[in-house]
Amino acid sequence: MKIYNTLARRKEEFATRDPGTAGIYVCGPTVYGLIHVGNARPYVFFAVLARYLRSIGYDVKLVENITDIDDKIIERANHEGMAPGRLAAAFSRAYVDDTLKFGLERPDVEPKATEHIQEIIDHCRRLVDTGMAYESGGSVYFRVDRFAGYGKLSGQKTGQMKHCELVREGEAKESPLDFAVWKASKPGEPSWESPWGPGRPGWHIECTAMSLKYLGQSFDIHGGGRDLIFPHHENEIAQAEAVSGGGFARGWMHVGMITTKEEKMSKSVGNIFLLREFLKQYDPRVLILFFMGAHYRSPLEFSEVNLEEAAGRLERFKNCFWKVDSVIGETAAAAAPPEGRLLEDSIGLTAQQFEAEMQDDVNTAGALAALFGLVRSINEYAELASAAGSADAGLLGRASDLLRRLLGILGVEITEADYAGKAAPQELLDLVALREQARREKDFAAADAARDRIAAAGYEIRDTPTGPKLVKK
RNA sequence: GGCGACGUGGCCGAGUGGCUAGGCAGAGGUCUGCAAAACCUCGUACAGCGGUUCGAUUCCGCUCGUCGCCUCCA
Repeated sequence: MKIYNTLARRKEEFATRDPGTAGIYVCGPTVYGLIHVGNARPYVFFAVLARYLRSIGYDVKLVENITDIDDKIIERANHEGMAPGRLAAAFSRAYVDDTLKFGLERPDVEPKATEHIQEIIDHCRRLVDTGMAYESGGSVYFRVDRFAGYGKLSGQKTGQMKHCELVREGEAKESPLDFAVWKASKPGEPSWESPWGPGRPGWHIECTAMSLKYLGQSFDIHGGGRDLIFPHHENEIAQAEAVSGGGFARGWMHVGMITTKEEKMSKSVGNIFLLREFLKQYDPRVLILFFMGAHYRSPLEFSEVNLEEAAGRLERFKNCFWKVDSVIGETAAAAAPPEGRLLEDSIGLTAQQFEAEMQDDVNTAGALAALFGLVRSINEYAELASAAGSADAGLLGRASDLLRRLLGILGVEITEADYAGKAAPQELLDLVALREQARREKDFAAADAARDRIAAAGYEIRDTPTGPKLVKK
């Protein structure tokens, strides 16, 4: 399998540290607010990657942190007049709620920064002990110029950075580029005792400490949004490798930005769409299919038409499953089913193409195309079966099972509840009967009125050779 | 100023040194009382200018344009 490694700036053959197992660390949220749809893209993507790797036999450990202590949390808490700890706890819960409602499973480990203060302090101490960091005014700063590899991820050269505003009030740093790994806390701020006095974790050191704790040195993939490359991930590399002498994450994967009006969706721009707001208006799978339609590294425009298109994809899949059930239900086993060679071939080709696309830097857009190929083949066969009055249920079952399984890897689950009208309330079934009666009497106005009432109740009528069927919309 | 990415048919969006992406929308047809769903047919697009090549959308250079990052953004 090939995966694009930001560090190497090219696709590389994916080889894990320990054969058969993959350790993945994804930068999770800093819980100072509700997450928006842009934040959700990496979580969705890495869940897909984890599922795919599992499907080909890897034992995957996916770690996604929750950063529950940070300047912005304190800032927001002060603004709201509540304790930072309470605010962080509330937004942590909101994050978990939102992502669960969205259909994301929990990662294997979901560590919180405040529960790893000891590991963080130990890490800072090692940095100080080796001279890679120094204490100043109760804070601990990383000496950027002592770390030769600084800039290797982002390609930034320290001499050419804009660093006019890098020194904040109250900071006493040896160099403007140095960054805090431990911050002295002001009175009233959350703090933990440390060798340098009361303070709290600094520059995303929790990611460094926790990834090493749960995945060990030289773990396989560290990921997150593109915007984290610099300085976040660059600094993580510095913090980690300054202690170990090398070997932090082997591969770095970065997910492209979600944009609106071609501008990055971000809180500071103010063009965000909260995940929970999205879920009030759309099926979660619409967002997943929207994400899956583009390569994970590409920017993706969040717009009404693009979402409608994603919704159309979901419909096409649902209709296909409906068709399979419907055709199996309506045909008799007695007659000879149509030749199934093409569908048989399509099953093999789809599985093959899906694999090839996923193996090529997780090309979900290509994988989706493969699935639509299978949809077409299934529909074609269903047409023939319907005309012949007989279907090879085993063949259709195998085809739809494959479709279901591969969609599942992408994070889209479609069940009978999505389309089946069998469980429709009796009054709707009565309306269907009423419409049939009206149609027989050529009273089409009455028939259409019945159909409209059924539509208003969230069902659609589809007339088939064996009579009308209700489909849940 | 520095680093990086990108410009594909009406729209979205893969991909490739010569061979079908796919979806949505649209046109025509089949089916239907009309629809819906589905099927069939239909679009020769790769920002511009040079170069390499038998041949470039694909490789190289330049130009134009867009976007991200450059200290606390996913």
